Amino acid sequence: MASDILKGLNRAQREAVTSEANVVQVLAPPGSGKTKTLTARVAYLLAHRQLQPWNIIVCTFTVKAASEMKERIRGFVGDECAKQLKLGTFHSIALRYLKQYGTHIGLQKDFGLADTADSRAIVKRIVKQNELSMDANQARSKISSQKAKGIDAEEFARTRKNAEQQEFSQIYQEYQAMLDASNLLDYDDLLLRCCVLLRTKRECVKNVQALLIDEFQDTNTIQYDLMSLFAQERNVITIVGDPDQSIYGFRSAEIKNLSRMKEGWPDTLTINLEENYRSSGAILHAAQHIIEQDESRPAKKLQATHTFGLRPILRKLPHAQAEAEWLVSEVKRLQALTGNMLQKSDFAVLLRSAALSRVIETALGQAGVPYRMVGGARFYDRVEIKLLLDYLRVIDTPGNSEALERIINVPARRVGEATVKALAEEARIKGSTLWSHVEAVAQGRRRSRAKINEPAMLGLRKFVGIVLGGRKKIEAAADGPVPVVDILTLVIKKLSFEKYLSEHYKEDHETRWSNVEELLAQATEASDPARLQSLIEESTLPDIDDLEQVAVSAKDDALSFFLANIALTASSAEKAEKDGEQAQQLTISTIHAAKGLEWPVVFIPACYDGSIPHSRAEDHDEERRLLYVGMTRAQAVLFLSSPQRNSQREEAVLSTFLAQSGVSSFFEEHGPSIAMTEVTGLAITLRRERPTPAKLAECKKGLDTDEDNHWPVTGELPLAELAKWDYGNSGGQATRPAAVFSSASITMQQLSDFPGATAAAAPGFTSLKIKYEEAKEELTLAQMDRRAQQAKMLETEKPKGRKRQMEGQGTIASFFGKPALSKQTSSTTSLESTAAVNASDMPPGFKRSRQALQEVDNVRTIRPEVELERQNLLQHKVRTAPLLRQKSVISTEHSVPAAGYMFLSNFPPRPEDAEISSSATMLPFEEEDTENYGHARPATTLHTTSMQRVAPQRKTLGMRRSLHGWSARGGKG
DNA sequence: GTGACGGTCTTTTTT
DNA sequence: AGACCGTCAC
Repeated sequence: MASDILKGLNRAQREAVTSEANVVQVLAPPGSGKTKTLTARVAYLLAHRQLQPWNIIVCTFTVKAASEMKERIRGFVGDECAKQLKLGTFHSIALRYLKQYGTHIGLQKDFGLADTADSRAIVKRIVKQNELSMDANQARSKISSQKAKGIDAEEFARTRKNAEQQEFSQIYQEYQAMLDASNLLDYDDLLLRCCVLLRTKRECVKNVQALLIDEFQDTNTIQYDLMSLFAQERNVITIVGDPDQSIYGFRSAEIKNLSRMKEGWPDTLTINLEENYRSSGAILHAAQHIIEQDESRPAKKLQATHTFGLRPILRKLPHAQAEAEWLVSEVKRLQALTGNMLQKSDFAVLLRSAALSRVIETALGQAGVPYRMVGGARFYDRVEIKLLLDYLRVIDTPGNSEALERIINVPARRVGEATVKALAEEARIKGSTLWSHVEAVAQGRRRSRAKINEPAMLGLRKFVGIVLGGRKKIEAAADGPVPVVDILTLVIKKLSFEKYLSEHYKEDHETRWSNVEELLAQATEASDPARLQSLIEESTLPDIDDLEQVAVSAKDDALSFFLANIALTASSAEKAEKDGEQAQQLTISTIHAAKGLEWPVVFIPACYDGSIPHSRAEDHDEERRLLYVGMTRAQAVLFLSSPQRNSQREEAVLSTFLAQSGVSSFFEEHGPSIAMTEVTGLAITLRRERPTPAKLAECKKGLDTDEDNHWPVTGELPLAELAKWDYGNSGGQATRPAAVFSSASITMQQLSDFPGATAAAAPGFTSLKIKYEEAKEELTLAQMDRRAQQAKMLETEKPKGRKRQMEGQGTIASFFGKPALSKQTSSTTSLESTAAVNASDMPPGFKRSRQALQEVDNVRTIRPEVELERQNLLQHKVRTAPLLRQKSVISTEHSVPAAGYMFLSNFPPRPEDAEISSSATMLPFEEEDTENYGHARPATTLHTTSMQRVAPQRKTLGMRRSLHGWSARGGKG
């Protein structure tokens, strides 16, 4: 058993899992096996400390993380045991305690949850009613952040006294009063009240033997308090986290909690995981470079275990639509050129904000690429679903006036704004809830002082009838569980919902109706007595002696259970995944929602100032971390891109994080050329079967172009579109540029090579041709200017090589955005071309690595991945050289020149290749780690530090063995 | 006065 | 996709 738990763990991970310390902090950078470690620790505690699963609490931040964790633990300890763990998001665990023990702090047992829409509506109304100047949304988020600090309305009122705060204090208090009156808790209340509960009744957690927390860097103050309280009996705590991935500052996350924890528990053991098992070296390097721009950040080690791989791409495109189209074309190109080794589900588009998805969704839709959207517009937020859920919520919690107001006139039943306002006001004066007032008025038991006209009254009665019909179903359920489906079906029927949808949403009513059907399916599932029972058992907390506990019953709580689950749960996408529909879909997600996940290919579009860092963001360091998190989701290929104009057609400037000097040396300007070498490399990194040449050739057929060469790398428009965009509006009367274009004349052959040229030859050719040539002239002149300047600069500092070669191919090639290196060149590159690099132009480290390179080349048989790396290095050497000058790559123990690292450090020789290590640049292996790797592990830890450190005195060139590279190779020989 | 509807502008991130 | 505003019909 123990061996099972520890299998496949490296030394640091193993230490974290088996540590006898009570309080353990595991600092785990991206891809370092964080979840693996945490789940193994749970299994280890169960097996070796004989803890009972129901006495262990595991907290995650997202539902997705919770279900993944559960799945993994199940693998260790089996289904039965995993089920008994108290595992879930902070909010869902807090909810369990409040449901069962909430009466001890004066909560009603049937409280409902106020979602974001509810609380926003409440605050808005308070602001309006009192004619306050404060922005409602601001007030809401301020309430949230106060609650996250554990400050409730009363406490705030006691301590703050200036005018502005007074006003906010009033809002806060009224808001809380409103929630109380409606018998609702908001998200923050779940945590806040749970803290109150555990402070007053600490017996509730008397049984807790161990607490584990995922993504600890995202805890806020109240969650920290909750942690202390959960663990108060035994103080056995394991947390995993990474300060570099703290991206929830807006939700009041406190990175300081890490150090605060060390103060609170001085015996805290800290373990650093330092090896990245996810991303290629090139991606990791680039990501590291970005995160290290944050100077306040303590330097940290992070080692690649993969080969260097393909350099990430930083692509300029003219505008947001072009960016989306380019993205789609790169997806298609990569798929085709890898012989479908990459599937749609291997691609993810990660966005700073969900709203950016629109353009991309359109482009994907037009190209017929199926996709799913995670985060952003969630299933339960769709209007049609929200509407139905609001009906259920009102039936469940009649005090929920916000939900009631949203649905009272939807579908329209002539109960207008004015009527509702009058009714709400009357209810407020009477001190009753909106629902009881409306009910009384509709039933004629009470007369509204405002005149309600006949149609409005009829509508009101109809509405009340529906809600009462639902409630009747609950009462009629006698002993059995409440049939949630029946209630939902009733509502749908009474509303003639299908008809309503088809009338109201002519375009897409079918999709909407299928969403409704999906909801029905979920309700059916939730109504299944056996399933319900097991769910309830799972969420029930263990009995504590002498402590009164409200039993959760299938009868009373089926509906609230269903709704609470939905409020605290995931989107439909997750659902689909759970159902095993691992569909061939590309993923679109916000970066936030992508945390903890990984994909072979990742796109991060819209990398411009205002998007990332976001214009509203106060903390740019957090925005930088966000980019870092996004980048480190990628395993093999990473595309960053930025349009020159944003979706509002305003000028967009490249993100400051990417515009810093030195950054560009980590990126290519366009998508990679993909030949056999690259396919092999990808196959190794992803540990997949390499497609056969026949398959490759076949897949390639459907492709228009096998290079990323439609859009110029400069971010300018392709010529054909230039005519459209720049001249389209002026009625074709373009003025001829003053300068005369003379250098390279374009042959007809070249013209017809150019996409769009055939279209130009159609009717209307003459005028189009003129425009085309004018455009071409202008563009070329501009480009020649720029390139001349660049060339001048390059001449002085850059050795001749790949980049220069490309530019040397002449204006036309670069003009059309042709790739820097044709496949032919790349696959035949040899050391001869290295000779073209002027050695005196190179920094010393680079020279040495070249020497090492030659030595490797002399080895009789070269392993395929070494050959691959060699070619990579040759391709990238020119880019690497300036990098060396700008930034030293320093190791704590040993120093390694970057180029050498990129190449050699990833592929240390096997013992049988001993002749290589006779080179002066090689370092003997340490033996200690042989057991983990099956072979020697290098002594070097590569570690980039900030720029003030000067080029190192190189002691030794450390070697690094690629775990994944080897094992992948082992499989195929 | 009401209610319905269509066009325009603005969009952070999440439990 | 939602909020907001102006316009039109009853």
